[in-house]
Amino acid sequence: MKTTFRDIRDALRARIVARDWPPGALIPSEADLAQEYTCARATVNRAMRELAEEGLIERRRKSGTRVRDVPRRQASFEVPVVRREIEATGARYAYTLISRSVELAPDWLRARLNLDDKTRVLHLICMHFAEGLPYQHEDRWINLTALAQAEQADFSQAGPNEWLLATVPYTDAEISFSAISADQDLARHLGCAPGDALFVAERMTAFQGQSITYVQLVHQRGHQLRMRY
Amino acid sequence: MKTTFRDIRDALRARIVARDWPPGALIPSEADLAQEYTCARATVNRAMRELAEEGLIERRRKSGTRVRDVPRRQASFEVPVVRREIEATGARYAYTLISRSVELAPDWLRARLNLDDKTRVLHLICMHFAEGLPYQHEDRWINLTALAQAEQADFSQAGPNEWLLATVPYTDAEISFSAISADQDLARHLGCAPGDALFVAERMTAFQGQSITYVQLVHQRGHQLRMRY
DNA sequence: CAGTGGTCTAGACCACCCA
DNA sequence: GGGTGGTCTAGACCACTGC
Repeated sequence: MKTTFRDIRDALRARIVARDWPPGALIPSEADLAQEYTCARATVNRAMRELAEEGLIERRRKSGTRVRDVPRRQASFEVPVVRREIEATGARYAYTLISRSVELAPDWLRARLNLDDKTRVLHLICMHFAEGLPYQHEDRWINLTALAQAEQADFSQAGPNEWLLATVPYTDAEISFSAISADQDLARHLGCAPGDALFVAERMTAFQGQSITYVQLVHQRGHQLRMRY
Repeated sequence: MKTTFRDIRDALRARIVARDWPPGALIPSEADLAQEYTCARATVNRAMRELAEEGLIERRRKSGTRVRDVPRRQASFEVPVVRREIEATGARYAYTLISRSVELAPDWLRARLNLDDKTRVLHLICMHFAEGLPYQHEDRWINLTALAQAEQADFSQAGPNEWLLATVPYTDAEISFSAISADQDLARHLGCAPGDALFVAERMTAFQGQSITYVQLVHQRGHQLRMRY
C-alpha cells in the first residue's frame, strides 16, 4: 500500500485536531514532511492544499504553514431546484401558474437589477406543491431586454426556474435568506394564517454582466434549510 | 509566459459557457487537451478537477468528461461569528449575559443532541448588540458531560461562542435556517413587536462523536444572510 | 480488454516575502 | 538573500468501467 495524499491529509488533520500542533503553531515544511512520510513533496503539497481549503491551516510563502488560531468554517449547500428538492423526498411534485404579465419594471426592481428606464419585464407568480400541499410561492421577474425569448415561453406546465436553467445555464447569482410575515395573499396560497413567519429566499442572477432575473421564493410555514459542515 | 492551470481552466470554462461544448457534450480527453494546449497532462488534470469541483463538468474514468446537463450550483458562506460579523461592518459590538443556569437536559434537547438521561447542561441566554442596537438573541445549551469546564467559565464578559471556539476549535456541525414569530420575550429583547417574523439560525456541534452544544440564534427584524455563487 | 481519469514521483524553476 | 510554498513537466502505474 502506497501512501496517498489522503493518508497524509488525514494524518495531518488528526495531529491538528489532537493539538499536537496547537492553534497558531507552525507546521513543518513540505520538504520535511515529505521526508517524514517518505513521499514526494507534491503529495504533501496536495494534502496541505486541501487542509487550507478546509480552513484549518493558513499557508504563506517563506513564512510557512500555520494552524489557524480560529479555524475558518464555511458551510456550503446545493442551491435547491424546487422540483428536485420535492421529488428527492419521495413526494409528488405539482406546479401551477397563478399569473403572468408583461410590465415596465417597477422602480424597486430597476434599482435591484440595475435596469434602464422603461425596461420591459415578464412577471410570473407560481406555486409549487409537494404531495398536494403548498410548498413554495414563487414571485419572479425576468428581464425581457436580456432574454426576449422568455416572452414566448410557455410557463403553464413547468416553472420558470427549469426553463431558465435550460436556457441560461451558466449564471452568476446572489442569494439571500430572511424571514417575512405572511400577507393575505401569501397566507391564502400557502395555507397558513396571515402574520405567520415564513422563510424566504431571494435570488438575482446575471449572465455576462446583464441581469437576467429576480425571484422571491417564500416557503411553507416551518420550512428549514439544513446543512452540515 | 507559461500556460498555467488557471489559464487552461478559464479557457475551458469559457468554451463551456459559450456552448462550444453544449450541456451533455463530451470534452476531449486530458491527453488530447494537453497536446492542444502544449502542456503536461497533470496541468490539464488540475484545471479540470477545479471545474469538476465548481460543478460545471462531471468526470468518470473510461467514459471521460462531460459538461453537466444542469450545472450543479453550490453556494457557500463563512459561518458567522457574531462579534466579527458586527465589527466587520464598522459597528461597535456589545454583549450581555441575560441568564445562566445549570439544569437537567429537557427532553427535546436530549433528543436533538442524543444525550443520556439525567445529563446536566449549562443554559445561557445572551444578547449581542451592534452600535447599541439589539442584533442577535442567543439561547445556548452546553453539554456538561462533554465539557465540564464550561461550568467554571465566565460568560459575563464574552459570549459562549468565543469561549467554545477557543476551547473546542475543531467540531462537526449541523446548521439550519428558518423563520419564527417573535414571542413576548424575544420582542422585548430584540426591540420588535410580538409576532414579527424573525430569521433564525440553529446550530448543533459535536466533537469526536459527542454532542457539545445546541444554540438558537434569533436575529434582529429584517436581518438577511447573503452570499454569491 | 483498452481507454480514461486519478495519483505519485523526481526534478525543476519561480514568486513571494520575512529576516 | 534565502527559505517556503506554488506550479509545471515527463513519465509511470493504477483503478475504474464501458464495450
